[in-house]
Amino acid sequence: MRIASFNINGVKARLPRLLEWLEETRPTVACLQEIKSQDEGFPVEEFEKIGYKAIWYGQKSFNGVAILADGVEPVEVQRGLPGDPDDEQSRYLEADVNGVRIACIYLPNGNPQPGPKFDYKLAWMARLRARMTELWTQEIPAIVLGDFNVIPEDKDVWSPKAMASDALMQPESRDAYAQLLGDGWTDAIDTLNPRGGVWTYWDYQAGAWQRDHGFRIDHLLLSPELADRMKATGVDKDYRGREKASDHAPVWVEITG
DNA sequence: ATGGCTGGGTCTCCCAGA
Repeated sequence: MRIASFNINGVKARLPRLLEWLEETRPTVACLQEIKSQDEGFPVEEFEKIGYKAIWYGQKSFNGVAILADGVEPVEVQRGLPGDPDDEQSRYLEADVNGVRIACIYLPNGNPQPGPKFDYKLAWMARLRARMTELWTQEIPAIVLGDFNVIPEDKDVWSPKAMASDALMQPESRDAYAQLLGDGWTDAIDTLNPRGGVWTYWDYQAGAWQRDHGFRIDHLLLSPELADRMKATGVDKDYRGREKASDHAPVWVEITG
């Protein structure tokens, strides 16, 4: 099965591009971030027409996540990241599909830093680690995937110098991400591309796509039960170059079974 | 040089993104 993630930057503005990607690459599971849609505006019928069932957790204007599955309804397990009852941002959705636990995340950007948005990012990452520890102890095949908004290492960015002050690559952000790997989660793309140089995001501005000024912030973290089944991983890079593209490209991992 | 695009909503400007 193929499990994919795509920060689409607006599900309505991106719908033709999204449907095209689903039909052309046919992922078994597709996690979406930044749907930028309220629950009642989510175009579920368009996905059902091409054979995908979906659950989604929307919000007005910003954020919003969804899980699509080919031919089966995702069984929702958790809506919203536990640990802060005052957190109203739609950034976390968890479901079971074909015996695999899928956690779709849109981790806070954190800019500008320092400041309250960066504090929120770090607090969110601490809550994420707690949730992932819960998944770990259940010993189920699990994958936590989505837009982590963290550049893990210097090899994951076109210019560490240009991005030095960005929240995406502050030591605190990197340490929090490294803790997840230290806990035993497998970064699929990094494991199969250890020398780096793989990008998943290119800014709309300053000709970043044309100059290949990108970085890697969309990640796939596998539990040991799934890491043992990993066959291949990739970035559907060419979708970034099409008309009305998202600023992210889809990422995916292929596992046996 | 702190700009440069893009989507959504309060809608010809502002906010947020990364």
